[in-house]
Amino acid sequence: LFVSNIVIEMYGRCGSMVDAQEVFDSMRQKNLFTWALLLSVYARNGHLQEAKSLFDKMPGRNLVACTGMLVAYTDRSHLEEAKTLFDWMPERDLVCWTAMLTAFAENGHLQIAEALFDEMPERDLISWSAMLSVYARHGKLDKAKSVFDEMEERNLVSWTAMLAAYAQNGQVEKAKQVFDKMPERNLVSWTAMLVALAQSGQASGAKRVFETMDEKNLLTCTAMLGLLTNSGKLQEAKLVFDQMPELDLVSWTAMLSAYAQSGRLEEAKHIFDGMEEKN
RNA sequence: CCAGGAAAGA
Repeated sequence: LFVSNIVIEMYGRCGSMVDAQEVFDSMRQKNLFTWALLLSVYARNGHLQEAKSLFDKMPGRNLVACTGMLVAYTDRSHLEEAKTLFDWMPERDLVCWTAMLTAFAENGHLQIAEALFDEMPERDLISWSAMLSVYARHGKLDKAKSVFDEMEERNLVSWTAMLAAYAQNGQVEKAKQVFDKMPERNLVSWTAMLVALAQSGQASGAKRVFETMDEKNLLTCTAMLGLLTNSGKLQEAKLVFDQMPELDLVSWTAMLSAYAQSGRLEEAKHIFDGMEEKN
């Protein structure tokens, strides 16, 4: 049973919903983990309908299943349904409170998110970090900073959230200070720093950071790509683009619009035709 | 310990 559960999760991570469903169907015994896992597979891949019907069929709906469903709703911007589900839940814990908070914040309801944060019966490191990011996303840097200062413990994610807050709002110097003060850094923090430099036009600094990084992923490369296209360095951008380990909608679109905006329609068309997914 | 919430890219 445990092994099958792990296999379902594995397929889910690769986006192979059909395989995950197949394993699920072939299982003679299932536990709550099994159901919740398949639900999260559909939720993560944006298949709200499947998630919903699975949720309705579930033998027992616990907190985990409800929270998974709640997140599935918010990812597809069904805030009303998420809220209804939240209100209907017989029990709520930290995790679903935080999920609900994020849901409101992502749909532009800053005040409701704030109120939820105050109402929460308990808060942990994750809910504090969530609130920090909510303020950052709404451009409330001072509030984000005071949340950060009020936190009694911080980890890599909360430090990176603070760094990203400055990065997204064009405060390179502050971002640098945070970056230097952080006890540890990972790929995400490095990428956030890269974005801070790129956004303030410090191309050489950004390039240096990019070349220094020993680990890069799709997001890192897309950030670099954005810097190059924004400064009109199309050929360099194309080089990065061609060397990227994988491409997605965001990176394809970045390259496409770079060509489009500089009037290189044939190149743009070529990129467009090569896109594996379009929206 | 086999499941759910927070951080980076157009």
